[in-house]
Amino acid sequence: MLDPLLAKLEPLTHLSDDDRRALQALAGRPARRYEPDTIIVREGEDPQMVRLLLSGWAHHYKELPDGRRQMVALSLPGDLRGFDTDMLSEMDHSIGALSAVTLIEIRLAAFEEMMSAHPRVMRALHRQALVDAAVQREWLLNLGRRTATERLAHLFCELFHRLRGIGQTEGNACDIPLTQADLADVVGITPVHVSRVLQTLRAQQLIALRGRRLTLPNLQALERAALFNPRYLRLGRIGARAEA
Amino acid sequence: MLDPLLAKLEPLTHLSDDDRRALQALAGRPARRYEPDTIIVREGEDPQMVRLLLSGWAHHYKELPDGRRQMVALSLPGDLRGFDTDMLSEMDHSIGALSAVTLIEIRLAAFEEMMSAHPRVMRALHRQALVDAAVQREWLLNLGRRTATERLAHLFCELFHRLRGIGQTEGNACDIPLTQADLADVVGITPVHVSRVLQTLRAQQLIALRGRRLTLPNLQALERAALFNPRYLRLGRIGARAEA
DNA sequence: CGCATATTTGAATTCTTTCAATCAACGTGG
DNA sequence: CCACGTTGATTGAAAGAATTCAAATATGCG
Repeated sequence: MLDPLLAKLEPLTHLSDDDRRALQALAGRPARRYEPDTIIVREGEDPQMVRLLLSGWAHHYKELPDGRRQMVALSLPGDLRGFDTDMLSEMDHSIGALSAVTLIEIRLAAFEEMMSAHPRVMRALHRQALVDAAVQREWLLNLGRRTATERLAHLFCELFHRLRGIGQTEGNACDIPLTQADLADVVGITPVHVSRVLQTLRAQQLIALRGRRLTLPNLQALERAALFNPRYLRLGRIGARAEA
Repeated sequence: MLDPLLAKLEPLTHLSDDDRRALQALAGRPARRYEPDTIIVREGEDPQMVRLLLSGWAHHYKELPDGRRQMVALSLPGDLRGFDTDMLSEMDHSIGALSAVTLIEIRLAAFEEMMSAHPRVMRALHRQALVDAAVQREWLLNLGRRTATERLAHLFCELFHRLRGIGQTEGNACDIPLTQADLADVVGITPVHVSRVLQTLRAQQLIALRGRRLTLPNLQALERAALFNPRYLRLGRIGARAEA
């Protein structure tokens, strides 16, 4: 059930069997379910919890008083959120379930105790948090300087790579539980414009998207169109210098 | 010399004299100088260092192969960067000096040692890192969903609050070493458009900006125009619940 | 099959960029 | 002390990108 998490962490650090068992113990806790389009944590609330996403997708978003909404992160299975949070923070954004979600909630204190017994796991998680931060910076570049077409292309590249990293792709295809309105909220454009852009991407044979299934017949070409460079995701084998 | 850092941390945690002394020791190290428009760390390099900005402004930016550039963060005096980095990461963005910069570089290992001897300081810094992350999310909202005018207004609000938090404002004015081209790279628009937007802001009496001096005759009104809510900066007194 | 949700389309408008030129400010050297 | 050169800021006109509003299609689910 926590395969995705293991799949993500393995390339970042070598884990011992004991480390693995610690993660198992984590995943063994009772999971919580959220239905699609349901709120998990609301802005202003006190999170108090570390959340490990077991299945489904969650979106982290901020809203303006007039209803404009912007996603600031997407959580995929295996993503761990809030472990770098601290007690007295109130959420500055909301988290919602995009699809049916199951996740495990752990009190921050308990989590930290657990981690201090497993420094290797802690390091791996920490490193993963750095990747999350890098993703945010890439999104800033995406929103600030890429065209609408590039933004969507870039998003698809990122999601495909991330999904592949947790074994959730089949060949050059994957499932993406996002409506066009959701996509619009990720890349900062209008749903109508998303529709138009998708059509040009389809016309260029860069994507096939119907229902919630995304196929990338030519990933290389898509990456070129998106000015996408996967380095920031650090999905490769453990950092070169780490082995030296 | 590290007044700004103390000013930032004090509201986040109570520091003992001993903690303060540890920070002094930090600031006592030989500082490094960078001239304006000079590169501090380049994308792809191995940072290896924690950097504490003593004076001047630095910008963190990413670039696309065709030259488009987007700032992903601004470092002000008192900002500490890279302490949540880890050894084997290579920078996914560059850092440059906007004005004359002095900063202290500390090897990550030495820094961590230092911090583990001063948990209170560590907590405060950690909390500051959370604020930095919150700022990034707010920037995502800014780029994704605010208009050009709102973006610039919002940026001015944020900078003013941050500067006030480190004692670098005089009344309703402050110094901002950013050209219009720099502003453009922060808010993801064109320099030409920055010029136009600034004029409308001036016409509305929301800002006065000449040379590098910014005056906000009516902060409230500016905040309204920017849909700005300072909560994410956590500049208030220590979190309410913390005292309970 | 039929409703509710999601996507597509068109036309007009608004916002932002582009390109090119002008203007202003500032520091330097003569 | 002023001319000059450089950088930064402004302006205008035209093109381009994205939004808005409204209506028409699709699609999926019960």
